[in-house]
Amino acid sequence: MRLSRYFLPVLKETPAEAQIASHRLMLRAGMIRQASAGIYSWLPLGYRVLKRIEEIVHQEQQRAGAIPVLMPTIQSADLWRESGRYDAYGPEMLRIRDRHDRDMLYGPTNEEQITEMFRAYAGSYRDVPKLLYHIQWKFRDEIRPRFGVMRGREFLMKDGYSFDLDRATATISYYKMLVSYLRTFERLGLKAVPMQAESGPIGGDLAHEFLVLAETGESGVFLDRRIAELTLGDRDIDYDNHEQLEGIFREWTSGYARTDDTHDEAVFHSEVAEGDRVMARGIEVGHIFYFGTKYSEALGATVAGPDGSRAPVHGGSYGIGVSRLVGALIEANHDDKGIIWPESVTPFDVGLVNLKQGDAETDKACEDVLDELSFRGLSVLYDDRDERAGAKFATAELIGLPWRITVGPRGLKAGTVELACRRTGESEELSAEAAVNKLSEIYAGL
RNA sequence: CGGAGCGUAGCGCAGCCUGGUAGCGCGUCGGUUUUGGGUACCGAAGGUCGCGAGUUCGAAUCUCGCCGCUCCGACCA
Repeated sequence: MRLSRYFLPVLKETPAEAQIASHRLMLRAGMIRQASAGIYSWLPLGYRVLKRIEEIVHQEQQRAGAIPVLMPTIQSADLWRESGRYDAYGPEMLRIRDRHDRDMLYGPTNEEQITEMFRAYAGSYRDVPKLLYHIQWKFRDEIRPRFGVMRGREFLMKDGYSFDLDRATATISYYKMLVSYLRTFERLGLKAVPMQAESGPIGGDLAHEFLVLAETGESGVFLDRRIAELTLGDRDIDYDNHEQLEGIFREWTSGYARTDDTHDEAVFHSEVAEGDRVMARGIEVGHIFYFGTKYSEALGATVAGPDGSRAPVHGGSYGIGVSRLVGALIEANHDDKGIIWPESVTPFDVGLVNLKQGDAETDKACEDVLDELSFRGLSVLYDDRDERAGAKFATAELIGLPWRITVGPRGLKAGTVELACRRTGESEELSAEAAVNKLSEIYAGL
């Protein structure tokens, strides 16, 4: 993509309303534009990141056996009356009325819809287990939206739902999702720790929130340092191997890790050695919980067992804040100059900077690099603007592409271009061919 | 919802107290400069001063109402 033809409205000055780094940087880098309180338009650059995150979430969900669907944003109030949540949900739910005076709502979540869908088609134990999910916009009329996309009223969420015959098999579904979340966040280049959450109506230990550690997080977190150091790495995961799943579950959830909602100072001190105690802040990016038969009973979603008797299915619900992740990623990856995207979600793989736009030789060299990178399947943002070098570098640093190739007449004389890494700030002079090869290898590894 | 503010050009702000019909910086556009880290020069465009009413000869400025937005608290992916 040529920058001169793109739509990248970067701001030199920081908009006054932005309080935290991710919000500031998203506005400055031309990723989002506020439409109204807590509601944002996604500009081209932001949209690309959102889509890449979404794609990774999709891949990891399906790898874990979850099946993608898409349910509408607008729902009928009837189902919610049936589950009893129409009144219970409160003013956070945006209620609307259609031309026939029917009560509708903009979905804050989809338990009712998915359960209705399941009950309509599923009849026997042979129809379970099932894991269905979608990635869809939600609306929750937050009292006070803030921090840009971190707490918007409209937000993009992956919400998945499991249907199982009993608690034992529902637990397996829960493990699958927990592992898939660990994989997802790891691929995103994020350190997200599952923390014991309020257990809700069922009790037990099957409720976890995933928190990204960041100073600007809204939750206080208390954890054993060793959990934050765990990693799946390139472990071979078999989602049909229940023992392996349970092992990973135990590995990540046995140690102390709680938010200030569930924190117990005495337990923290008795379970965690002083040197391992971490007290920090975190951003909630995921939430998984088992809720038993809460919705299946209310909505009559039952399946017949092998003996022919019908029983309500056991459900769980699994959320990932996709749009919030964009903010969380920036909170975790930025410096005073701008964003630093991990390779896995960067809006463009490589930035290409032409230091002497209009100089035939330099332009040609840039075009060649652009063609070659594109041929290798890499996305490139080519800064072909008629701008001073400083302005180009500043833009590149602000929008934070992980790699940058700089081409200028001085280097060309020596037959080299500059390849710079945004994260380390290091750069090297090498031939255009070598630079392209190197980038190609880096991205092939993802 | 309780508390505190703000709304003037795309962005950041001044002007308001003490009414006289709008200004600064950045950005944008045109031209010069041909640039190796936002840094040069010349010129230009761009504003219903959030909306409505009132007071006044006259309102960005004073009064009232409304709307929008932000910040601090209780809730959430």
